[in-house]
Amino acid sequence: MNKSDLKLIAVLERTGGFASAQELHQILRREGDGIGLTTVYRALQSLVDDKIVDLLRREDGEAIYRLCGDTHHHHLVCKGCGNTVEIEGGAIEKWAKTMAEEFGFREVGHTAEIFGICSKC
Amino acid sequence: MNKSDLKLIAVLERTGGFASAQELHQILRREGDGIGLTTVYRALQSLVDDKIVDLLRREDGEAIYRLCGDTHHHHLVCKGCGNTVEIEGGAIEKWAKTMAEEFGFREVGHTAEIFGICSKC
DNA sequence: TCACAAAATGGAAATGATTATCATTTCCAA
DNA sequence: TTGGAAATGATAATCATTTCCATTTTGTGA
Repeated sequence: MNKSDLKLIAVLERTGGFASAQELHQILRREGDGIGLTTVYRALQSLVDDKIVDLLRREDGEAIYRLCGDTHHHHLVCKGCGNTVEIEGGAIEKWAKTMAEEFGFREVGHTAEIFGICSKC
Repeated sequence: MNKSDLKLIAVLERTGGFASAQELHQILRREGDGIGLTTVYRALQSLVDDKIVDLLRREDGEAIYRLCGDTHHHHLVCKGCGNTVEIEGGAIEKWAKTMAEEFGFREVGHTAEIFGICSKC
């Protein structure tokens, strides 16, 4: 956890939602921070490894990042406005575990996201 | 629906699972078809528009395509050898539907994949 | 069969995100 | 203060995807 990591966390806290590496870099630059794009990518990578931020993908494949809470959760993402709701995923955990056992897999992780159009859009 | 579209559908039928545009192009080339990469991308795009194939994303953001078949299923992927098992996802369908309803989302789709190490690796 | 316009094609260049390289700077403990 | 490890950032490289544009194929009416 170094200075850059903390800067990124601060911006993510401030902005609240998801942001791409490029956007985060621009925000910091705009605020007068001379941080380099490389460092932004590196910091985000290490934050993802440490499970401090979530990484998911926009529809065009661009990576977007967001602070994650302490609990493991999934996302319900609006394709219209990008608004996101964190949801409970107990059923998924159980499903992933069951399936993995059935086929003899170990060190299992999973991804699960729901996409749709929210009531406002 | 033109000749290229049909070629792509044929390959996707044959291979069964997911494949990226680059992979599909290579497969066709290997089989002696001189199809261009541009045409592969174009055909896939139009098949997605016509809802004949699904587009989703690998973990690194690369687009992968599959025929939207009769049954919707999920994958258990080995991080070691890439071997993939198609699995039943009834629990997930229910979960996605329930969550979407709860938060007033419509036109809902979802992704769910399990990653792990298979017994051989 | 022929001519011709529209559609399809594919190579090459452009684009845009992400990663690798590497020289320089900052940090920190001894 | 100093030596070395970690952090930094500019630049170049990589890789999927798109755009451009010239050429080829196809379908259709004469």
